[in-house]
Amino acid sequence: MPELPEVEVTLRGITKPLLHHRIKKVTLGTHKLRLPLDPKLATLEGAEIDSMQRRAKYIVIKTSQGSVILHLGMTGHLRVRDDFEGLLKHDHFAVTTEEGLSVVLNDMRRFGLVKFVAPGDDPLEDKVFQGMGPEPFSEDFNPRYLYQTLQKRSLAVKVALLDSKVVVGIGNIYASEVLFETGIDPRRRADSLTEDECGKLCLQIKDILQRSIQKGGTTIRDFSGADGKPGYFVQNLKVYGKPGEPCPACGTPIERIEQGQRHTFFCPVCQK
DNA sequence: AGTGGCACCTGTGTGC
DNA sequence: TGCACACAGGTGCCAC
Repeated sequence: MPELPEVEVTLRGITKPLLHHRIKKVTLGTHKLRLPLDPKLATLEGAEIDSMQRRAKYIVIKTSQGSVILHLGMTGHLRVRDDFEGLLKHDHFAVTTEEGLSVVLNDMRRFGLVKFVAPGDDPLEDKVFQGMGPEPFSEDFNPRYLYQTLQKRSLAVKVALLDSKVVVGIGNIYASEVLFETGIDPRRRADSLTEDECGKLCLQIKDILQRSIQKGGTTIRDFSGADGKPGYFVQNLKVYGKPGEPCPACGTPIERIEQGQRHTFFCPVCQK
């Protein structure tokens, strides 16, 4: 479910009920996610939430008594509830404010992450963020940067786009989509792209992620924002998940191949 | 250092 | 209806 737009939409959905509110109760599940749940998360009870932001696909929540780093993994979602009475199946973590609203993390496959960062430590300096590339919407992610970075990489450009050292926030769906939009064959070596192609790719990445956020995120199966409403960007996908269907530009059947143990979708005629 | 392969999980859909 | 199997949006670690 969650690529960067989904995380951004989720963050916006949980900001109003949480930001500048005080945590009354923290509820922890018993299952291990990517890491075991840290019992110290319970020490956030009584804390006031000072700031909330996204870095890559992580949500970072700073409070007066420490910070939380959240990741949704493959199947995680955060929901706002006004009737929370305890964790249900696949729920792992919940915070309830003094106003009685709860934000609940549900993650079926448990690839997500909830990490406690001690008061005084900057969560953005956490190990999970070490070595990460630029945010796609930042000035640092520009045509020149992308060209210079890809020049040093010999793997397939589609696989390179998934590498968070190159740029954060591009998942398997958008990697296929941006390469289709820019007419670049996903099998080409990253270092074969011209400066001009990198420029188009850079702009297309910013554009497609922005448009997806505006649409409320991509729905593959059942993504929904914190309000439970589904995203609608799936209707705008052109090649992802459409093997054999006609290319929207030329009608040639969309091909599906495997790259780096992930599926890639592309038009063999339009993308060169 | 860069790359490819695999592991972490559960639910769903498909074909027999 | 039941069963086996393939497959899924992400990320980190491992050996080469």
